[in-house]
Amino acid sequence: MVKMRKRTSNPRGSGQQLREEILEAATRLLDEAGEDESLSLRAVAREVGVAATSVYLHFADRDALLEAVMRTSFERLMKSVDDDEAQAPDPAAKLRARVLAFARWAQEHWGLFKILHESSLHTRKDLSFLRRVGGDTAEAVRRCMDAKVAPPGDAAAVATDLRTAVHGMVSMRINQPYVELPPLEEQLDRFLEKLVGLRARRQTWTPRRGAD
Amino acid sequence: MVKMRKRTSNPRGSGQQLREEILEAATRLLDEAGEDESLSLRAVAREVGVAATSVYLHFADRDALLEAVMRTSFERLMKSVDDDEAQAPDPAAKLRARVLAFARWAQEHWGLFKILHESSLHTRKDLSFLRRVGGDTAEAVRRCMDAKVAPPGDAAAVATDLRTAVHGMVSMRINQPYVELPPLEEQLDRFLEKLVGLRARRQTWTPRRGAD
DNA sequence: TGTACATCAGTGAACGCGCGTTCACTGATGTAC
DNA sequence: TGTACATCAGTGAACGCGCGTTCACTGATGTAC
Repeated sequence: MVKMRKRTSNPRGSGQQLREEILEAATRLLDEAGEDESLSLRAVAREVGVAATSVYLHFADRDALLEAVMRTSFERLMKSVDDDEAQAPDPAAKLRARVLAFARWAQEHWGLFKILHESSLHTRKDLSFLRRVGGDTAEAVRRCMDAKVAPPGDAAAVATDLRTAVHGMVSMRINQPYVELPPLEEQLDRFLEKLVGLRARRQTWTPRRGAD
Repeated sequence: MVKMRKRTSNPRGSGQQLREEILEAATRLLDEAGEDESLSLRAVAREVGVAATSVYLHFADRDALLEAVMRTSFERLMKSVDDDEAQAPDPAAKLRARVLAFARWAQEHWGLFKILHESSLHTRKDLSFLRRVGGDTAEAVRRCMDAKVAPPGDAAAVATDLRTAVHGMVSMRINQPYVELPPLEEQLDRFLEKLVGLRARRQTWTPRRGAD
């Protein structure tokens, strides 16, 4: 689908607008492709309706654009997770909200999830900003233990197991759709119960979503 | 690293030898790259030391070569898993051996694992042969339940949770090396204990490996 | 034993494609005098 | 108010590259007569 919109130059002083458009287009294309290698600068320019060379007005090269997409996408993911956690009333619900928000974001933005968490980019680029996930989860688990809604233990280790299982939960749903899996929340609650020790609740609290 | 080996034609009747060489070279390159898109027919031919066009003597096109690699790689993975299981003495050890063999194969052949289990190929090609994993794991869990070494329950559901966690375990080790994780066997035993209900054993039985 | 022919295993040149990147450029709008 | 110049936002042609695939071919070895 090649867009042929006629574009006129942005007014003076609004050069940054094109930067945003390029970033959004690149994000969209990457989310649809799910593979960083398939990002073509020319395709991005085509999508925006601009000459390929115009990308260089705002990004040093293809790699810089890729990195910008990853950084902003990760920030959005973290914001979504933090927001949902903030809405939850108690430590157990907060932990659940965190994980659920992560899983849902990943399912909605499967391509970006794959690029953030499954691409080979970490060999080429510094993706250490991704580490934030670990610490936040461990803290959420610790608070459950402090509040006695989870049995005491090594919060970091428990959080690692939970993260691992959740990563699997998301990755399998994205990458192996031919495998039959139980509903996401059902499986998540089982993991929270068995791996963290949260007691199962039939009447689980679920964060509000924008669309509902 | 371009190989410049001089090749002479295979003797009459041994045309299939080149097929094997191409398949092995493609497998090697894919295992090193971890992305199906990066497989270039010309690179394979270069690796083998043959003209690019010679690939067409044995494979209809790039896709056929890719599919052949996936099929044979999956067969090898299954064989490795089955062999380790066969060596294990009892149902609990068999289940553990299956999962461990899978995880080890994936770590050794991380590129092939990614292509088999994380590539977007399933949208383009029929990869239904991959489904075998699910049934086999469920059966191994069921045998544990029958032998009373695991609490009774829905073997298929338990197996699904285990697979999910194991997939995460492997995927995170491959894709997120910057995340600190416990030793593979330690985490696996925790999953077997908490998700399947196998009682933890300090003195766990471990299958012999060729290299040991 | 000789020879014409068929078959096998593989080659080399060429095609059109999309790509990242460089370069000199254009056309509109603001600013100094 | 007029005009020269600077700045901004963006363009179009061109480069060399590796790719998948097609095509007509070559050279060695076997086989029928």
